[in-house]
Amino acid sequence: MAYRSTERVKARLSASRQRIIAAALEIMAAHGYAGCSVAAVAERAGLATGSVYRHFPTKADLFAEVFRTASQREVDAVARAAALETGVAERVSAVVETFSGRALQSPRLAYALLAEPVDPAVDAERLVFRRAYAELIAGYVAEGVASGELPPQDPDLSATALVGALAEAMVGPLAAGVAGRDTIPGLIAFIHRALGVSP
Amino acid sequence: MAYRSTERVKARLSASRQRIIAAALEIMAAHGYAGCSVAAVAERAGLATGSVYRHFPTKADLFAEVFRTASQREVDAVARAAALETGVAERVSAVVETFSGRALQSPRLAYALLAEPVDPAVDAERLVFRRAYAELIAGYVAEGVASGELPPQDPDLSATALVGALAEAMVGPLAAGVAGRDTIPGLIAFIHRALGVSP
DNA sequence: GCAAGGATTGAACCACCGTTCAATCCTTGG
DNA sequence: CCAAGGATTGAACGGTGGTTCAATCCTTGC
Repeated sequence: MAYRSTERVKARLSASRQRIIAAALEIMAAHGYAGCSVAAVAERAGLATGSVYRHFPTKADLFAEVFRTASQREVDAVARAAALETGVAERVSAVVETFSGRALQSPRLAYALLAEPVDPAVDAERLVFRRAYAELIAGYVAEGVASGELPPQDPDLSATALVGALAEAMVGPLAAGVAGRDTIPGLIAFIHRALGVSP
Repeated sequence: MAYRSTERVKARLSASRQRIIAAALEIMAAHGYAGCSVAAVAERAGLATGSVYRHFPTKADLFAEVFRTASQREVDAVARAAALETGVAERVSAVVETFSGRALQSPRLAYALLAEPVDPAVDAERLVFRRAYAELIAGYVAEGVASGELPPQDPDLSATALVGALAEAMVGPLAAGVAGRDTIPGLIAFIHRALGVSP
């Protein structure tokens, strides 16, 4: 046994894996999921098509991880922005602004993550994405209900509906590439009313 | 020229076309879009695969029409239910109840119409579907704003967000096959608050 | 430098499914 | 009953793109 995987090799493998994910993300941001053939991802990552399969058993597995990574990044950014605020109203405003601001910054990626047709296996990951948002928001809503800032309500249902409203309202602007001047403020007002933020 | 298409033939052709659409709908309701190969649709409609192409140039065209038909039926049902009511609050309640009631009645079909991964060309038809709901609802909202029943707001934005909230809140229950006892009332309360229905 | 064995390559493979088309069947007017 | 020509059939085609694998390259420990 003259060959035993060493640290250096492990590091290189790990780097390859990361490069694959990064390449997939870049292609998604440029050409959407539709442009993400395994061959294209491999080429951009600087390795052969077959090598991708050393790291991921199937394309769906690869993109499940890509979606997970990208989603986590988005949710984290939103959570970070919301954490800077105090009070439900302000936090929710931060959520909407951060979410829509980032989406409009990379509309192709946002579309891919939110709505583009993908493999069912990858689609499942999308549910996780939306669920993560919903859970984040449900926490704020629950706090608001507890503090009396909001009227009694099911925080999870409200959060889920809120995520749906947010996503749906962004689909049009994402397709157009820009949002109207009043879209974001209008959406915030809608959502504040929906949660029962007192005026 | 001994052969000239006669009424009887035209009727038979038209009947075939209808059978194809009906077969596609039935398969969608049973196995989702994923189960809808052209061969399967043809078999259920009682004709050969190739004959489908006498009626529709491509599969995408066929399913665009299938989606259009099914969507129209749904929107009509919702509009009919809403028309029986007076006042925005009641109409919106009817919308939510009818929409979710029908969706839960045929969850597989509802999932296909709302969220299942499909060809981009068919996906476009889905946008039309959601747009139709939004426009219906925007009309009620505009009336409500005009009559003073609702506070000032962009009816189209509110309606779009409302449709998103409704669809998102239904995805979970659709996957589960049933909605919790409080889901529909909770959703109606959320939406009433969002529109600014006075309590 | 060498043998062992994992990593890498990329062209070939293959499954799936939408689509086509030559053969056949049916309908029509005479 | 016949000929013309559209309708129907369903097996075969073909394009796409995910997946595989025999050949080759590298890395490791001695």
